[in-house]
Amino acid sequence: MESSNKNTYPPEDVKIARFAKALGHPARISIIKHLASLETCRFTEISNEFPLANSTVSQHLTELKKAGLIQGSIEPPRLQYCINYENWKLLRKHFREFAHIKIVKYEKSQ
Amino acid sequence: MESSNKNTYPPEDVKIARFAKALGHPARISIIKHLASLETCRFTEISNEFPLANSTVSQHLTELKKAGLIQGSIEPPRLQYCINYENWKLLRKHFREFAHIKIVKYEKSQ
DNA sequence: ATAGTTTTTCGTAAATTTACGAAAAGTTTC
DNA sequence: GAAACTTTTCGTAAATTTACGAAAAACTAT
Repeated sequence: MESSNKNTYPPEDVKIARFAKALGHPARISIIKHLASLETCRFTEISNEFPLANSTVSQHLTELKKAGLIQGSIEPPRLQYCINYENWKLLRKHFREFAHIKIVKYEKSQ
Repeated sequence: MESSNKNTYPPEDVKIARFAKALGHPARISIIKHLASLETCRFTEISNEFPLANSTVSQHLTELKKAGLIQGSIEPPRLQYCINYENWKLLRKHFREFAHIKIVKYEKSQ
């Protein structure tokens, strides 16, 4: 039952999935939203917003960093997290394209 | 491990995260795209496209179903998967809103 | 430099995800 | 209604995720 010539996923799909996965936890959605609203982008300002251990927040931030959605330190040595705008725009583009695929046949409602 | 307090996050964020999580695997992105292109939406047509065991594809479909992005059987007893268009539009709306949040301070480039 | 504060890493545990093949259940065709 | 085919469920294993607290590392201020 294996399709012999398709051994990997299209790079585009991998990219979309990577972004989506990074956003696949409510804490990370909230973190992004909160981070986006801040001038200073400091860890504590983010962490204090959530009923999670600092280490857990840090873990979520690492996850977002791995996906390229945020990054550290605009002005070292000041530690600051910020949205990576280039990648944010990329995410926007990918998601928009994906969300607007032509659907040949669909269910109108449940 | 889910957070012990389910009400921790804004419902909106939970919804976005749920959609995002469902799309957080390249197989599921590919499956959605492929499914969207089909007239018939039958399992085998989807499954044959991927180098995965049928049971694994079935699992991914269940995942997408759980998130409400697809559903089975428009015309029983014919087994058919189809995009759930209502929820697809909802996803589109949520993602669009989220992707366009105002970012107070961000990094111009890496 | 030293003390105090902030942030990350480490160690660990439970839950979840991903994958497979085999078996069961459900459909279709003869 | 049997046989053939399609799809889901089950059992299982490995990998990953999520969470926490404690310890370490990195900063800031004195």
